Amino acid sequence: MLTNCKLAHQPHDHRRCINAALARANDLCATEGLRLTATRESVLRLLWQSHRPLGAYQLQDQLAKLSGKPIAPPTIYRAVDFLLKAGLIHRIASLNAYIGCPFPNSEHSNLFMICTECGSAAEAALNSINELLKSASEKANFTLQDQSIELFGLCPSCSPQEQGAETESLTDNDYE
Amino acid sequence: MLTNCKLAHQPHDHRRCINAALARANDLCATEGLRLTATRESVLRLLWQSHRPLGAYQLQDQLAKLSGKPIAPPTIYRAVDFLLKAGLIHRIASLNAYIGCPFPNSEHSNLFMICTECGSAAEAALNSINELLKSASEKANFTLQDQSIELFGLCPSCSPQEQGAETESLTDNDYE
DNA sequence: TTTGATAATGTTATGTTATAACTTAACGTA
DNA sequence: TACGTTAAGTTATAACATAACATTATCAAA
Repeated sequence: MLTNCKLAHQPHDHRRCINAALARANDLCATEGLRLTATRESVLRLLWQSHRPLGAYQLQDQLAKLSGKPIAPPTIYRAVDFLLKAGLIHRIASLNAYIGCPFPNSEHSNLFMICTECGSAAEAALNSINELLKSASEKANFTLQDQSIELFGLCPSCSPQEQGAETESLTDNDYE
Repeated sequence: MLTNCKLAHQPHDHRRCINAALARANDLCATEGLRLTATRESVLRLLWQSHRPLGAYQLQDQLAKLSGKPIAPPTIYRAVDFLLKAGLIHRIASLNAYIGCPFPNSEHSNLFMICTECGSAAEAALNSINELLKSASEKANFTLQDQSIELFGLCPSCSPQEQGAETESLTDNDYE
Protein backbone atom coordinates (compact mmCIF):
# COMPACT_ATOMS: atom_id res chain seq x y z
CA MET A 1 0.00 0.00 0.00
CA LEU A 2 1.34 3.38 -1.05
CA THR A 3 -0.09 6.10 1.13
CA ASN A 4 0.48 9.38 2.90
CA CYS A 5 -1.67 8.45 5.90
CA LYS A 6 0.89 9.26 8.55
CA LEU A 7 1.68 12.67 7.18
CA ALA A 8 -1.84 13.58 6.22
CA HIS A 9 -3.49 12.85 9.53
CA GLN A 10 -0.86 14.18 11.89
CA PRO A 11 0.54 17.62 12.61
CA HIS A 12 3.85 18.24 10.88
CA ASP A 13 5.80 20.82 8.97
CA HIS A 14 3.96 21.44 5.74
CA ARG A 15 6.78 23.36 4.13
CA ARG A 16 8.43 20.15 3.08
CA CYS A 17 5.17 18.88 1.61
CA ILE A 18 4.74 22.11 -0.29
CA ASN A 19 8.27 22.18 -1.60
CA ALA A 20 8.15 18.58 -2.64
CA ALA A 21 4.84 19.11 -4.40
CA LEU A 22 6.15 22.16 -6.22
CA ALA A 23 9.25 20.30 -7.28
CA ARG A 24 7.12 17.48 -8.66
CA ALA A 25 4.89 20.00 -10.42
CA ASN A 26 7.82 21.84 -11.99
CA ASP A 27 9.33 18.59 -13.17
CA LEU A 28 6.11 17.44 -14.69
CA CYS A 29 5.41 20.73 -16.42
CA ALA A 30 8.94 20.85 -17.84
CA THR A 31 8.58 17.33 -19.17
CA GLU A 32 5.13 17.80 -20.63
CA GLY A 33 5.60 21.32 -21.88
CA LEU A 34 2.99 22.74 -19.54
CA ARG A 35 3.08 26.13 -17.83
CA LEU A 36 2.87 26.33 -14.07
CA THR A 37 1.71 29.93 -13.93
CA ALA A 38 1.55 32.04 -10.78
CA THR A 39 -2.14 31.35 -10.18
CA ARG A 40 -1.73 27.63 -10.70
CA GLU A 41 1.26 27.50 -8.40
CA SER A 42 -0.58 29.45 -5.71
CA VAL A 43 -3.54 27.09 -5.84
CA LEU A 44 -1.24 24.10 -5.58
CA ARG A 45 0.54 25.70 -2.60
CA LEU A 46 -2.74 26.39 -0.86
CA LEU A 47 -3.86 22.82 -1.32
CA TRP A 48 -0.64 21.58 0.26
CA GLN A 49 -0.83 24.09 3.08
CA SER A 50 -3.21 21.72 4.84
CA HIS A 51 -4.12 18.13 4.28
CA ARG A 52 -7.76 19.07 4.32
CA PRO A 53 -9.49 19.16 0.96
CA LEU A 54 -10.41 22.74 0.07
CA GLY A 55 -13.45 23.88 -1.88
CA ALA A 56 -13.20 26.26 -4.83
CA TYR A 57 -14.52 29.16 -2.83
CA GLN A 58 -12.16 28.54 0.04
CA LEU A 59 -9.35 28.68 -2.49
CA GLN A 60 -10.83 31.86 -3.87
CA ASP A 61 -10.87 33.54 -0.45
CA GLN A 62 -7.36 32.51 0.40
CA LEU A 63 -5.95 33.44 -2.98
CA ALA A 64 -7.65 36.83 -2.78
CA LYS A 65 -6.02 37.44 0.60
CA LEU A 66 -2.64 36.38 -0.68
CA SER A 67 -2.74 38.51 -3.78
CA GLY A 68 -4.56 41.45 -2.21
CA LYS A 69 -7.11 41.66 -4.99
CA PRO A 70 -10.43 39.97 -5.71
CA ILE A 71 -10.32 36.70 -7.65
CA ALA A 72 -13.25 35.52 -9.72
CA PRO A 73 -14.50 31.91 -9.57
CA PRO A 74 -13.46 31.09 -13.16
CA THR A 75 -9.86 31.87 -12.25
CA ILE A 76 -9.98 29.26 -9.52
CA TYR A 77 -11.75 26.68 -11.62
CA ARG A 78 -9.30 27.14 -14.46
CA ALA A 79 -6.34 26.59 -12.18
CA VAL A 80 -8.06 23.60 -10.63
CA ASP A 81 -8.86 22.13 -14.03
CA PHE A 82 -5.27 22.49 -15.11
CA LEU A 83 -3.96 20.81 -11.98
CA LEU A 84 -6.55 18.05 -12.25
CA LYS A 85 -5.66 17.31 -15.87
CA ALA A 86 -1.97 17.35 -15.02
CA GLY A 87 -2.70 14.79 -12.30
CA LEU A 88 -1.28 17.05 -9.60
CA ILE A 89 -4.48 17.23 -7.57
CA HIS A 90 -7.66 15.23 -7.10
CA ARG A 91 -11.29 16.16 -6.70
CA ILE A 92 -13.20 14.60 -3.84
CA ALA A 93 -16.74 14.44 -5.13
CA SER A 94 -18.54 13.92 -1.85
CA LEU A 95 -16.98 17.11 -0.48
CA ASN A 96 -16.91 19.24 -3.64
CA ALA A 97 -13.31 19.83 -2.73
CA TYR A 98 -9.78 19.41 -4.00
CA ILE A 99 -6.60 17.98 -2.56
CA GLY A 100 -2.99 17.64 -3.64
CA CYS A 101 -1.85 14.30 -5.01
CA PRO A 102 1.16 12.94 -3.11
CA PHE A 103 2.33 10.57 -5.84
CA PRO A 104 1.34 11.96 -9.24
CA ASN A 105 3.51 9.57 -11.16
CA SER A 106 2.34 6.31 -9.61
CA GLU A 107 -0.42 3.88 -10.26
CA HIS A 108 -3.58 5.15 -8.57
CA SER A 109 -6.52 3.68 -6.73
CA ASN A 110 -8.22 7.03 -6.26
CA LEU A 111 -8.82 5.93 -2.69
CA PHE A 112 -9.21 8.54 0.02
CA MET A 113 -9.59 8.17 3.76
CA ILE A 114 -11.51 11.19 4.93
CA CYS A 115 -11.76 12.04 8.60
CA THR A 116 -15.31 13.02 9.54
CA GLU A 117 -13.97 14.71 12.67
CA CYS A 118 -11.07 16.93 11.59
CA GLY A 119 -11.57 16.94 7.83
CA SER A 120 -8.12 15.65 6.93
CA ALA A 121 -7.83 13.29 3.99
CA ALA A 122 -5.15 10.80 3.04
CA GLU A 123 -4.70 9.08 -0.27
CA ALA A 124 -3.76 5.46 -0.72
CA ALA A 125 -2.98 3.24 -3.68
CA LEU A 126 -3.66 -0.45 -3.34
CA ASN A 127 -3.05 -2.95 -6.08
CA SER A 128 -5.32 -5.51 -4.49
CA ILE A 129 -8.26 -3.10 -4.61
CA ASN A 130 -7.60 -2.21 -8.21
CA GLU A 131 -7.46 -5.85 -9.18
CA LEU A 132 -10.60 -6.71 -7.29
CA LEU A 133 -12.54 -3.89 -8.91
CA LYS A 134 -11.21 -4.84 -12.30
CA SER A 135 -12.27 -8.44 -11.93
CA ALA A 136 -15.68 -7.47 -10.55
CA SER A 137 -16.18 -5.19 -13.53
CA GLU A 138 -15.20 -7.92 -15.94
CA LYS A 139 -17.66 -10.32 -14.38
CA ALA A 140 -20.37 -7.75 -14.91
CA ASN A 141 -19.25 -7.05 -18.49
CA PHE A 142 -18.57 -3.52 -17.41
CA THR A 143 -15.67 -1.80 -19.20
CA LEU A 144 -13.96 -0.01 -16.36
CA GLN A 145 -12.52 3.39 -17.23
CA ASP A 146 -12.11 5.17 -13.94
CA GLN A 147 -12.85 4.79 -10.26
CA SER A 148 -13.36 6.79 -7.10
CA ILE A 149 -13.22 5.31 -3.61
CA GLU A 150 -14.04 7.53 -0.68
CA LEU A 151 -13.79 6.15 2.84
CA PHE A 152 -15.24 8.08 5.75
CA GLY A 153 -14.24 7.60 9.34
CA LEU A 154 -11.87 8.72 12.04
CA CYS A 155 -8.22 9.33 11.31
CA PRO A 156 -5.63 8.00 13.78
CA SER A 157 -5.52 11.33 15.62
CA CYS A 158 -9.29 11.47 16.03
CA SER A 159 -9.85 7.78 16.77
CA PRO A 160 -10.90 6.95 20.32
CA GLN A 161 -8.76 3.80 20.30
CA GLU A 162 -5.24 3.82 21.69
CA GLN A 163 -2.77 5.69 19.53
CA GLY A 164 -0.01 3.22 20.37
CA ALA A 165 -0.67 0.81 17.54
CA GLU A 166 1.96 1.49 14.91
CA THR A 167 1.29 1.40 11.22
CA GLU A 168 4.38 -0.59 10.48
CA SER A 169 2.96 -2.54 7.62
CA LEU A 170 2.61 0.61 5.60
CA THR A 171 5.02 1.78 2.99
CA ASP A 172 4.69 5.39 3.86
CA ASN A 173 6.39 7.91 1.69
CA ASP A 174 8.03 10.88 3.29
CA TYR A 175 8.05 13.07 0.21
CA GLU A 176 11.16 14.97 0.93
CA MET B 1 -21.57 -10.59 -5.67
CA LEU B 2 -25.05 -9.24 -5.19
CA THR B 3 -25.96 -6.91 -8.01
CA ASN B 4 -28.64 -5.61 -10.32
CA CYS B 5 -26.27 -5.19 -13.26
CA LYS B 6 -28.32 -7.12 -15.76
CA LEU B 7 -31.53 -5.28 -15.03
CA ALA B 8 -29.97 -1.88 -14.62
CA HIS B 9 -28.08 -1.79 -17.86
CA GLN B 10 -30.57 -3.39 -20.18
CA PRO B 11 -34.01 -2.39 -21.41
CA HIS B 12 -36.80 -4.09 -19.50
CA ASP B 13 -40.21 -3.54 -17.97
CA HIS B 14 -39.72 -1.10 -15.13
CA ARG B 15 -43.14 -1.67 -13.67
CA ARG B 16 -41.95 -4.72 -11.85
CA CYS B 17 -38.97 -2.78 -10.48
CA ILE B 18 -41.25 -0.03 -9.30
CA ASN B 19 -43.76 -2.35 -7.72
CA ALA B 20 -41.07 -4.34 -5.98
CA ALA B 21 -39.43 -1.17 -4.71
CA LEU B 22 -42.73 0.17 -3.41
CA ALA B 23 -43.48 -3.12 -1.70
CA ARG B 24 -40.09 -3.03 -0.01
CA ALA B 25 -40.64 0.58 1.00
CA ASN B 26 -44.07 -0.12 2.45
CA ASP B 27 -42.72 -3.08 4.39
CA LEU B 28 -39.86 -1.10 5.78
CA CYS B 29 -42.03 1.86 6.75
CA ALA B 30 -44.55 -0.40 8.45
CA THR B 31 -41.78 -2.09 10.40
CA GLU B 32 -39.97 1.07 11.39
CA GLY B 33 -43.02 3.23 11.98
CA LEU B 34 -42.19 5.60 9.14
CA ARG B 35 -44.63 7.32 6.81
CA LEU B 36 -44.34 6.84 3.08
CA THR B 37 -46.24 9.98 2.12
CA ALA B 38 -47.46 10.80 -1.38
CA THR B 39 -44.45 12.98 -2.19
CA ARG B 40 -41.98 10.42 -0.92
CA GLU B 41 -43.67 7.65 -2.83
CA SER B 42 -43.69 9.71 -6.02
CA VAL B 43 -39.99 10.43 -5.72
CA LEU B 44 -39.26 6.78 -5.14
CA ARG B 45 -41.38 5.86 -8.18
CA LEU B 46 -39.58 8.39 -10.35
CA LEU B 47 -36.22 7.02 -9.29
CA TRP B 48 -37.29 3.53 -10.26
CA GLN B 49 -38.80 4.70 -13.53
CA SER B 50 -35.30 4.60 -14.99
CA HIS B 51 -32.05 3.10 -13.85
CA ARG B 52 -30.36 6.40 -14.42
CA PRO B 53 -29.60 8.42 -11.36
CA LEU B 54 -31.76 11.55 -11.29
CA GLY B 55 -30.76 14.93 -9.90
CA ALA B 56 -32.94 16.86 -7.46
CA TYR B 57 -34.08 19.30 -10.10
CA GLN B 58 -34.92 16.55 -12.57
CA LEU B 59 -37.09 15.08 -9.84
CA GLN B 60 -38.58 18.51 -9.28
CA ASP B 61 -39.51 18.91 -12.94
CA GLN B 62 -41.00 15.47 -13.23
CA LEU B 63 -42.91 15.71 -9.99
CA ALA B 64 -44.26 19.11 -11.02
CA LYS B 65 -45.50 17.61 -14.29
CA LEU B 66 -47.08 14.66 -12.50
CA SER B 67 -48.86 16.77 -9.92
CA GLY B 68 -49.68 19.66 -12.24
CA LYS B 69 -48.38 22.26 -9.82
CA PRO B 70 -44.98 23.78 -9.07
CA ILE B 71 -42.82 21.99 -6.53
CA ALA B 72 -40.16 23.81 -4.54
CA PRO B 73 -36.65 22.42 -4.07
CA PRO B 74 -37.02 21.79 -0.31
CA THR B 75 -39.93 19.48 -1.00
CA ILE B 76 -37.68 17.34 -3.15
CA TYR B 77 -34.77 17.45 -0.78
CA ARG B 78 -36.96 16.48 2.16
CA ALA B 79 -38.31 13.48 0.33
CA VAL B 80 -34.82 12.54 -0.77
CA ASP B 81 -33.46 12.89 2.77
CA PHE B 82 -36.20 10.68 4.10
CA LEU B 83 -35.53 8.00 1.50
CA LEU B 84 -31.78 8.22 2.05
CA LYS B 85 -32.12 7.84 5.81
CA ALA B 86 -34.50 4.96 5.34
CA GLY B 87 -31.91 3.30 3.12
CA LEU B 88 -34.30 3.13 0.18
CA ILE B 89 -32.16 5.20 -2.15
CA HIS B 90 -28.52 6.20 -2.54
CA ARG B 91 -26.82 9.41 -3.46
CA ILE B 92 -24.15 9.27 -6.15
CA ALA B 93 -21.82 12.08 -5.19
CA SER B 94 -19.95 12.39 -8.46
CA LEU B 95 -23.24 12.97 -10.29
CA ASN B 96 -25.14 14.92 -7.64
CA ALA B 97 -27.89 12.42 -8.27
CA TYR B 98 -30.02 9.80 -6.60
CA ILE B 99 -30.92 6.23 -7.40
CA GLY B 100 -33.13 3.55 -5.91
CA CYS B 101 -31.51 0.87 -3.80
CA PRO B 102 -32.28 -2.63 -5.09
CA PHE B 103 -31.51 -4.45 -1.84
CA PRO B 104 -32.20 -2.13 1.09
CA ASN B 105 -32.02 -4.92 3.65
CA SER B 106 -28.69 -6.42 2.67
CA GLU B 107 -25.08 -5.76 3.52
CA HIS B 108 -23.82 -2.94 1.33
CA SER B 109 -20.65 -2.04 -0.47
CA ASN B 110 -22.01 1.24 -1.76
CA LEU B 111 -20.46 0.28 -5.07
CA PHE B 112 -21.90 1.66 -8.29
CA MET B 113 -21.06 0.96 -11.89
CA ILE B 114 -21.96 4.07 -13.81
CA CYS B 115 -22.10 4.06 -17.58
CA THR B 116 -20.43 7.12 -19.03
CA GLU B 117 -22.28 6.53 -22.29
CA CYS B 118 -25.94 6.00 -21.39
CA GLY B 119 -25.94 7.15 -17.80
CA SER B 120 -27.34 3.96 -16.32
CA ALA B 121 -26.04 2.84 -12.96
CA ALA B 122 -26.01 -0.54 -11.28
CA GLU B 123 -25.30 -1.29 -7.66
CA ALA B 124 -23.24 -4.19 -6.41
CA ALA B 125 -22.35 -5.59 -3.02
CA LEU B 126 -19.11 -7.49 -2.67
CA ASN B 127 -17.88 -8.97 0.57
CA SER B 128 -14.34 -9.20 -0.69
CA ILE B 129 -14.22 -5.46 -1.31
CA ASN B 130 -15.65 -4.66 2.07
CA GLU B 131 -13.11 -6.86 3.77
CA LEU B 132 -10.23 -5.43 1.80
CA LEU B 133 -11.23 -1.87 2.63
CA LYS B 134 -11.71 -2.79 6.27
CA SER B 135 -8.28 -4.33 6.54
CA ALA B 136 -6.63 -1.44 4.68
CA SER B 137 -8.31 0.97 7.09
CA GLU B 138 -7.13 -1.00 10.07
CA LYS B 139 -3.59 -0.99 8.82
CA ALA B 140 -3.77 2.78 8.56
CA ASN B 141 -5.39 3.09 12.01
CA PHE B 142 -8.38 4.60 10.30
CA THR B 143 -11.73 3.87 11.95
CA LEU B 144 -13.94 3.14 8.96
CA GLN B 145 -17.52 4.37 9.25
CA ASP B 146 -18.80 4.55 5.73
CA GLN B 147 -17.67 4.11 2.16
CA SER B 148 -18.54 5.10 -1.37
CA ILE B 149 -17.20 3.38 -4.47
CA GLU B 150 -18.06 4.79 -7.86
CA LEU B 151 -16.87 3.01 -10.98
CA PHE B 152 -17.10 4.73 -14.34
CA GLY B 153 -17.07 2.97 -17.65
CA LEU B 154 -19.22 1.33 -20.27
CA CYS B 155 -22.15 -0.86 -19.32
CA PRO B 156 -22.63 -4.14 -21.21
CA SER B 157 -25.03 -2.49 -23.66
CA CYS B 158 -22.63 0.32 -24.47
CA SER B 159 -19.43 -1.72 -24.51
CA PRO B 160 -17.79 -2.20 -27.91
CA GLN B 161 -16.87 -5.80 -27.06
CA GLU B 162 -19.08 -8.67 -28.08
CA GLN B 163 -22.33 -8.87 -26.16
CA GLY B 164 -22.24 -12.63 -26.21
CA ALA B 165 -20.23 -13.14 -23.04
CA GLU B 166 -22.71 -14.14 -20.39
CA THR B 167 -22.52 -12.93 -16.84
CA GLU B 168 -23.19 -16.33 -15.41
CA SER B 169 -21.01 -15.91 -12.38
CA LEU B 170 -23.32 -13.26 -11.05
CA THR B 171 -25.99 -13.84 -8.51
CA ASP B 172 -28.41 -11.46 -10.07
CA ASN B 173 -31.58 -10.68 -8.27
CA ASP B 174 -34.75 -10.36 -10.25
CA TYR B 175 -36.68 -8.51 -7.57
CA GLU B 176 -40.04 -9.98 -8.26
C1' DT C 1 11.00 43.41 -34.10
C1' DT C 2 6.96 42.97 -35.68
C1' DT C 3 3.47 39.88 -36.42
C1' DG C 4 0.36 36.34 -35.75
C1' DA C 5 -1.11 32.16 -33.43
C1' DT C 6 -2.04 30.21 -29.13
C1' DA C 7 -2.60 30.03 -24.29
C1' DA C 8 -3.93 32.25 -20.21
C1' DT C 9 -6.52 35.53 -17.64
C1' DG C 10 -10.13 39.10 -16.58
C1' DT C 11 -14.91 40.14 -16.27
C1' DT C 12 -19.74 39.73 -16.03
C1' DA C 13 -23.41 37.10 -15.80
C1' DT C 14 -25.76 32.97 -15.09
C1' DG C 15 -26.69 28.07 -14.33
C1' DT C 16 -27.01 24.34 -10.94
C1' DT C 17 -27.30 22.12 -6.48
C1' DA C 18 -28.60 22.55 -1.73
C1' DT C 19 -30.28 24.69 2.60
C1' DA C 20 -31.98 28.24 6.06
C1' DA C 21 -35.77 30.19 8.17
C1' DC C 22 -40.24 30.69 8.85
C1' DT C 23 -45.29 29.50 8.04
C1' DT C 24 -49.04 26.42 7.35
C1' DA C 25 -51.32 21.99 6.89
C1' DA C 26 -52.19 17.26 8.19
C1' DC C 27 -52.22 13.62 11.37
C1' DG C 28 -52.54 11.12 15.85
C1' DT C 29 -53.89 11.16 20.56
C1' DA C 30 -55.98 12.28 24.72
C1' DT D 1 -61.65 20.07 21.09
C1' DA D 2 -57.01 21.09 22.04
C1' DC D 3 -52.45 19.73 21.73
C1' DG D 4 -48.11 17.72 20.14
C1' DT D 5 -45.75 16.03 16.27
C1' DT D 6 -44.50 15.45 11.61
C1' DA D 7 -44.66 16.94 6.95
C1' DA D 8 -45.16 20.35 3.41
C1' DG D 9 -45.40 25.17 1.55
C1' DT D 10 -42.93 29.48 0.73
C1' DT D 11 -39.34 32.71 0.13
C1' DA D 12 -34.86 33.73 -0.01
C1' DT D 13 -30.18 32.67 -0.27
C1' DA D 14 -25.85 29.93 0.22
C1' DA D 15 -22.60 27.09 -2.17
C1' DC D 16 -20.68 25.10 -6.24
C1' DA D 17 -19.73 25.56 -11.22
C1' DT D 18 -19.69 27.29 -16.05
C1' DA D 19 -20.84 30.22 -20.38
C1' DA D 20 -19.51 33.84 -23.12
C1' DC D 21 -16.76 37.25 -24.55
C1' DA D 22 -12.95 40.79 -23.98
C1' DT D 23 -8.13 41.40 -22.97
C1' DT D 24 -3.41 40.31 -22.20
C1' DA D 25 0.73 37.47 -22.08
C1' DT D 26 3.88 34.19 -24.35
C1' DC D 27 6.58 32.57 -27.84
C1' DA D 28 8.01 31.14 -32.26
C1' DA D 29 8.35 32.31 -37.24
C1' DA D 30 8.74 35.77 -40.74
